[in-house]
Amino acid sequence: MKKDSTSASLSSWERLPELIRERGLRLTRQRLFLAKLLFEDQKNRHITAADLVREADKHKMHMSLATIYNTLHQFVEIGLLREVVIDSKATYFDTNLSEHHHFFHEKTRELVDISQGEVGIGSLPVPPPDSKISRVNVVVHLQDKDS
Amino acid sequence: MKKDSTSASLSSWERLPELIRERGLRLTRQRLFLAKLLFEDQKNRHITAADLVREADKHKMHMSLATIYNTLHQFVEIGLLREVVIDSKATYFDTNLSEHHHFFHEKTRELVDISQGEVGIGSLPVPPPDSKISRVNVVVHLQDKDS
DNA sequence: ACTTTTGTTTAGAACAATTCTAAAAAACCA
DNA sequence: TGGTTTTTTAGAATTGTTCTAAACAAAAGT
Repeated sequence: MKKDSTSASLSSWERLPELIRERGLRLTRQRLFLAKLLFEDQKNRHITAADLVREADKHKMHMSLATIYNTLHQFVEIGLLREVVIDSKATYFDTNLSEHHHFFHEKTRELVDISQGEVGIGSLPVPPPDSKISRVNVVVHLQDKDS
Repeated sequence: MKKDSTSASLSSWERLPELIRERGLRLTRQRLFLAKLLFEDQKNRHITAADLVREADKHKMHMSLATIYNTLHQFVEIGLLREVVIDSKATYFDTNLSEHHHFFHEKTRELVDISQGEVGIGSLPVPPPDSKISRVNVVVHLQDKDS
């Protein structure tokens, strides 16, 4: 029995159309197609905008970068994706919605989930007055053992 | 008695010249000047390349962006600075060398040290085979309480 | 169905942070 | 000082992302 214990991505991908509509967005060919690419296989994906353009092209469904960015950001807003910023060269979009952190392979520039519980923020710091914590970003950078 | 308990930045800034030389770098006007700006007041600073150009200009010592970037990266390499990446819009250079994490005020885009011990990575995750952890980046994003 | 309205997509331009280039200047060394 | 090597520099190039305004498509009205 193969189960994915760390996944928390969109359990009911069939009702994505409603979800999109509920948030006041139109159900367009592009948004549906992207949603399919991102969520269909239920696996946790860490993907960049450029990756997606390539992947869409491969499926003979070209989309402009602008659309990809717009859609990704909208998906983040309606809670379908999480944005993970690594450095000035790459923003990744993560289909895993559960609270978790990441390994970043500096060599391959690959992003990998750290399984739940493997890293624990011991305790959150007290935010300064008038501020509240909006998110906590933990990225563990990895390099080859021999370097 | 005002003491800065969290600071771990270069205790002996007088011997910076040696330090630079030891690493095979020439002791240039620019490198010395930047070091002065960064370390003279012994406070923890979080500064961007653009900030530094402005600050240098203010002191009537114009330096090209290229030089600023080169120098900052060299200082990181020889262990005088730490690089803190927040998002695709900004890389900060931090004079605080002790292990610590950061608050990031999303509104003001200001970076603030989280005092030691306030946030503890409970346990570091086990890196995949053939990889080793090169650094751990923890950024706590803050927004205004009423938003 | 047809038309209107409004939201969406698009190519390409614009932008901002960073890096590159190659020529001039400064540091080092004999 | 003269010669060698490193550094600095202005500006061009690059890269990821956002903007623009025109064409297009979805929803709503008739």
